Amino acid sequence: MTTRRVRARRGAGLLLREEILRAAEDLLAESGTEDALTLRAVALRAGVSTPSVYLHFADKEALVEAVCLRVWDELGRLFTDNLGGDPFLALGRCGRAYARFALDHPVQYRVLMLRPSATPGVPPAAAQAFRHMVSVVTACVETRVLEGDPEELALGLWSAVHGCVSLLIAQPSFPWPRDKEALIDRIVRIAGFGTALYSRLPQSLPPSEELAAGLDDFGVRLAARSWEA
Amino acid sequence: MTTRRVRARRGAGLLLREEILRAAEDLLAESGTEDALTLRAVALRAGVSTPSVYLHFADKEALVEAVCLRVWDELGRLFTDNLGGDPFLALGRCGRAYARFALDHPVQYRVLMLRPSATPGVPPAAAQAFRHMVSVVTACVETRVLEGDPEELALGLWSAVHGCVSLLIAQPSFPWPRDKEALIDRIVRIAGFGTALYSRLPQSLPPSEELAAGLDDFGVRLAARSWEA
DNA sequence: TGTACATCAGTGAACGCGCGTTCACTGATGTAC
DNA sequence: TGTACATCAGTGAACGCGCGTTCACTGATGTAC
Repeated sequence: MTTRRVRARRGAGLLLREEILRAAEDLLAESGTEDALTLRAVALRAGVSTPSVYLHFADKEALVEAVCLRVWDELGRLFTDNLGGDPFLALGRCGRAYARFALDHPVQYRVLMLRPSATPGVPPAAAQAFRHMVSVVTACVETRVLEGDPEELALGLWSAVHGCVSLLIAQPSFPWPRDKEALIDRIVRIAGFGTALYSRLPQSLPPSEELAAGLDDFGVRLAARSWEA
Repeated sequence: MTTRRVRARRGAGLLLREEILRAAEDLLAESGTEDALTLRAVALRAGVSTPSVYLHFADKEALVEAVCLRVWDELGRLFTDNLGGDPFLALGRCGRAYARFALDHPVQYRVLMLRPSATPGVPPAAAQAFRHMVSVVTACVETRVLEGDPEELALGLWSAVHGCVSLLIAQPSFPWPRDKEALIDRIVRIAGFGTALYSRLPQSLPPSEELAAGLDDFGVRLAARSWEA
């Protein structure tokens, strides 16, 4: 991996850009921390001298941003792939896809979502993902399964999934259950059902025991009929 | 703040330790980023030479850890203050206290919860907080408002609150609603009610429209009676 | 009460390191005539 | 077809910086006699 790269043909300068990005991605994936992303390490990995990186990126920040943005494009695709059909089910699929995406690219996720934002404003990739989320939530509001301001609802749902994956990424030593896929699935559902239930609750609530009895009753009535998934 | 500190009396060496910790805390709070926590900056702030820090802390990591642990003791107190009474209500109070704590100490929260853990294993402060959380959840299971393994349930609830506050901290540019207190309150409730509802749901679920109608009905029946908070 | 001495809080100067970045250059590739 | 020249991908060496850390030291404070 440290072999000297052969020089690109005239006009084929973009090749190096690609190779630098690939080297940076590999470094992140292997080391598991953004601290490993130094210009020297990236250049060495790409088989090129350190200053060569400046031929394609203004500075280090630009390189880091490019690495992250690129992987976030995948998320956009994941979202659009999961639209369609019953919007409440689509919402669940999007949540699970988001979580899988984060766990597949933990370092990039951390850099974009958990770092103090270097550039002010929402990361464009995250903003676009959020717009997707809002549109699915809007569809849920239209079918009346959710109630309220779609943007606010989406923030809550996003928080739930983000909370789970960011804890999984940053605190791998927590007493996590074996099956992380199942954990995520549960959290996505809890957030979805909780959001749906919450807007229906009256202002003043019964004490725990009566609330529990009411929920029991609700579950039993639902279960009395059979549905297809 | 840069004035030279007067030297401590014999045997009063711990005074400096206190002042160093205070200086470090102030630096974090003012700068908003852990990058500002350099040994030089801390020493300057404490009115002392840089090597003096080594009189009380083995190395930089030990200093950072001490700064964080100290503020996390507060959280332990917050939790115990909020126990008692209806456990489901206590659970909500703990969630809100946790969120407030995180937002009051954003940098320390980030260092302990969002950083790749330097020392392997769960941060002891977080572990203790988690044990508190599990005990409240256990009480909820005993009163039957929640069902399932308390540790797993607690992880989910923790995720929800953590997700909200970590997003608030790391992404202040998101389109957050004005009233963050209200947002947190909503998320805590959604997580709590969602967790309670989830365990009651049958395996196969109705399509969104019928689920919505069922939830409407449930809300109406609850509202038909009046409760005190 | 006075003095020599041990203790200990704290210092000044320096070390080595890895980092991002700069700058003058090289040499293969293509182009004009 | 040959040659002078412009272009451009990429290099080597070095710069300055701030960092954590080390080490030999200083000088006020307390103690023993």
